Amino acid sequence: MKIATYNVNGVNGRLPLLLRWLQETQPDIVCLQELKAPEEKFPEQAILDAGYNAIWHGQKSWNGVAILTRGLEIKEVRRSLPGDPEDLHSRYIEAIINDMVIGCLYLPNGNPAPGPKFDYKLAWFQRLTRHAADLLAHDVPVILTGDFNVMPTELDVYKPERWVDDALFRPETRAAFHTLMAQGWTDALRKLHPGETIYTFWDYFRNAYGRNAGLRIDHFLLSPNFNNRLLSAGVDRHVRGWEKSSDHAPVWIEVKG
DNA sequence: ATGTCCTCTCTTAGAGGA
Repeated sequence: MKIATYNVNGVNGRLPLLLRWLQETQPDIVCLQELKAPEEKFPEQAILDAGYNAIWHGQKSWNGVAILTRGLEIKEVRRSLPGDPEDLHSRYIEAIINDMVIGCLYLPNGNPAPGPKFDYKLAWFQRLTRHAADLLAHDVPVILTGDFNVMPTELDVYKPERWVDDALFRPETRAAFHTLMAQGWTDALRKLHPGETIYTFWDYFRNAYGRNAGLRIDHFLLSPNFNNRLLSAGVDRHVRGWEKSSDHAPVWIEVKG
């Protein structure tokens, strides 16, 4: 079974490219982030025509997350992270699919840091970490995936010294990621490709893709009861080179069952 | 500081976010 995550940066503006990638790689489950579309403007019919069921949580202009499956039943569990009823950003959606919990997330960017946006990022991270602990308390396999807006280590940044003051790489952010991982989660791509340079995002600025000035910020976290089922993992980096691409590339894993 | 691209509006230019 192939599971993918893709920050599309606008699901409608990116629709032809999204459909092309779905057709080309045919993942069984897809988590999307940054729909940048309100609930009623999600391109449901085009997704259905491409052979996918979907649930989504939209929002005007910003954020927005969705989960797609190729024929698998989707049982929605929640469409927000617990812990702050005042937080109205569409950044989390969770479903049970094929006896797995799939959490699709778009963690706040947090820039500029320090500041209220960075505070929001860290608070959101804390809520995610609490919820993640709750998920681990059950017996079911869990995948947390999406745009974490964190480079976990220096290996995940083309030029670490340039990013130390950025919200995606500040010590507080990396510490928050580390705290989450200490619950026992496996970073699937890093587990299968230790020491390898892997990027999932290249800025639109300054020909970042052409220079391979990338970041690894889209992740797959697997619960401990998942480990022996992980078969392979990778980045469809060529998609970033397509015309009118998102600034992210799709990331995927293959698991047994 | 800048670069680019997306979406929305007090809309065809500029703001905000990333």
